[in-house]
Amino acid sequence: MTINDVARLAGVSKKTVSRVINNSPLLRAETREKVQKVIADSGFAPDPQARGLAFRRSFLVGMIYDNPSPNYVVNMQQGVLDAVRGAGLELVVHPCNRASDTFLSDVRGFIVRQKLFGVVMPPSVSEDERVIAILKEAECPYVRIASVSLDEPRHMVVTNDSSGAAEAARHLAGLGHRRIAFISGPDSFRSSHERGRGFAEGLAEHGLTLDPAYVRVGAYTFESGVEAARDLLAMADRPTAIFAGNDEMAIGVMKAARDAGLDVPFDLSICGFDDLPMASRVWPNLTTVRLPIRDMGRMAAEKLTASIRGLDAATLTQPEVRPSLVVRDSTAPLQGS
Amino acid sequence: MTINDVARLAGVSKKTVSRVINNSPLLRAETREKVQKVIADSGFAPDPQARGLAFRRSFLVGMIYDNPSPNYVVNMQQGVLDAVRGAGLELVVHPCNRASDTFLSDVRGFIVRQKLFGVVMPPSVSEDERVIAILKEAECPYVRIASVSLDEPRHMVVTNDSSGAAEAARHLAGLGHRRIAFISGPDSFRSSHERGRGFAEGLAEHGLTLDPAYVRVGAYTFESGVEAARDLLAMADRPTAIFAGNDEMAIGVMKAARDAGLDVPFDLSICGFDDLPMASRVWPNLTTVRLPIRDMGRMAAEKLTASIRGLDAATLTQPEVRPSLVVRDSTAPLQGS
DNA sequence: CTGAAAGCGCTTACAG
DNA sequence: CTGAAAGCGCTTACAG
Repeated sequence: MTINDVARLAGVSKKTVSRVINNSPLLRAETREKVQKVIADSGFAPDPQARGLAFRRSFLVGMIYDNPSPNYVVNMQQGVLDAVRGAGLELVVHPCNRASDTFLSDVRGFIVRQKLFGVVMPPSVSEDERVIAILKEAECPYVRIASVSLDEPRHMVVTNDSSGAAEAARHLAGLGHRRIAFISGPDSFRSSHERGRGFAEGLAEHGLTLDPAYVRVGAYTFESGVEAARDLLAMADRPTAIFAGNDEMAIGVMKAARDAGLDVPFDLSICGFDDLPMASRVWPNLTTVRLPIRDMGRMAAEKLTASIRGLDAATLTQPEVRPSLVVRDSTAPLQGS
Repeated sequence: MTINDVARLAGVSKKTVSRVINNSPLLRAETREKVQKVIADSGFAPDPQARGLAFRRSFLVGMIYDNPSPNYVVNMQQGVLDAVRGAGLELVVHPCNRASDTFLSDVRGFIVRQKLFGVVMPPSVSEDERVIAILKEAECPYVRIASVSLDEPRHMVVTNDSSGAAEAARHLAGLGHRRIAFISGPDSFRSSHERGRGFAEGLAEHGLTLDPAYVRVGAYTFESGVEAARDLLAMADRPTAIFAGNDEMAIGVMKAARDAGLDVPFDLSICGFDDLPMASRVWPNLTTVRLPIRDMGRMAAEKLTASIRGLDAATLTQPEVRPSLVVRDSTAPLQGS
């Protein structure tokens, strides 16, 4: 079944069938219906490769990422697919290593060769201006997901990490904690700074300041969380609450607390960020800040598909990404003070 | 840069350039080198859409899956990518819901429309003969990953779940346990039966039998693990060791043990299956059986790319997938008996 | 509002 | 061992 067969069956030219496929407005309603009936009856579906060749643009959406968390990746893929399916597009995944020598040429090759319909990028790829330059040069549409705005609105989904971190701060301060520590993610991630900034702001609302003596820099990994927490818990005036920059590290803090003979949350309150599935499996269940990762992927992909759906990207109401605090069992009121 | 430009620069016909691209043997070495030099100098890369249109076959490998575990999915994607990159192919992901009314027509549409180069399927999609029928009808190459052989060798990567489960049984029996329980996965998964069968065989080697009174059927989820373990631990002669069909359920068993006031591993040994990252984060660290999921994905994709690499799929040495026991802190010798 | 011609960048089938 | 012609299934640019 090709466009020629449909044209013959409908008694029109293939160009007219093409117009139906592409929702051209310059078509008599009657003609359109006639062709649509033949398409529906025959089960015809246009060949994406042929369309792509003629359009000089494929029907593939690429997701380029270096995020190490499987949960994050799968959830975001699912979100992108939510938007992409039904739009007649497919999702091509492209994990990468920004530290590799061939990183940029790999990414360029992928983008240029596949003539991608569009690209979605979560941090930290979304924060790499060299990748953006390649996309611009290739005139490839793209959307960046990041904790702070880095580009024009049509290219951005902003996740407001700072507001989530502020909520965590209010929660801990509201429980009466005063010696509150923060374990930051690595310097190279914007989110590390955004979460730290928001956390400090939230504390400030309660008249507290984030004492640099109670700040450690981790690597967003379990092990770095363990190490940072060991250090903090060995202090003379050890913190009574710790906010970790992500759940991986927060669960490392739990291990360090257990090793130090501290009861969580009685002796130490712990709060994470991300709400991994693991957060509600560990004991005690982890209080954390949830980011709607699937929604973020969907929103990003919807910006890409707006043109197909006949929408002006500017017309899209800009839905806000709001992190939200999920209070579980790893945080409790300050004891005996 | 197109094939025409290369042909002009090399002073040959575009058909000759095409022969170089496709590794045709009927080419004078001299001609081949001349063309290859132009290709290397110009950075030319053939357009996959144009090639695909002419070949009537795309350069996309599809991964179709309904596995709910993000870790499993991401690891397997990574394995497929290990094989697919460098072969000039891309990975298109296609999660699906086998319970959906539109499941089969969705999958058929995906396969037929994209003219996939090949498809890789983990369980339980790999166990669905209706999907296989569609693939055969579309003459689409495919590889099935499953716990037991279901097809000709060139279509299979077999994971020998039973041998891993047998290892778990030997481990627990070797620690002196006699009242050993098994929490099975759902009936609809072949792996549930394979793991149960292997476990029983391993026990038999130690002169033990798997008592049906100590068997429960779960759903491969955390919650079902909690529930099954509650039931087992409430027995008059409660088991001293539990083998859970996967890690999710094993971690549910941990929760049930904690709720029942039992110390793991002193009062109860627990063993899982999968070795999720979570297994080495929970407390105590979980003893489990590891499946080399990334390798499984790579091996499956290599069967698909064998033709490109000029290999006969039959020639491929069939690497064995061997699950391996990872002993951690959730299992210990039987106490006081 | 509709169509005939040319073309997207490659390969197949046929020659020589 | 190499090439000229026709074609893969669509769309663009131009007419009318």
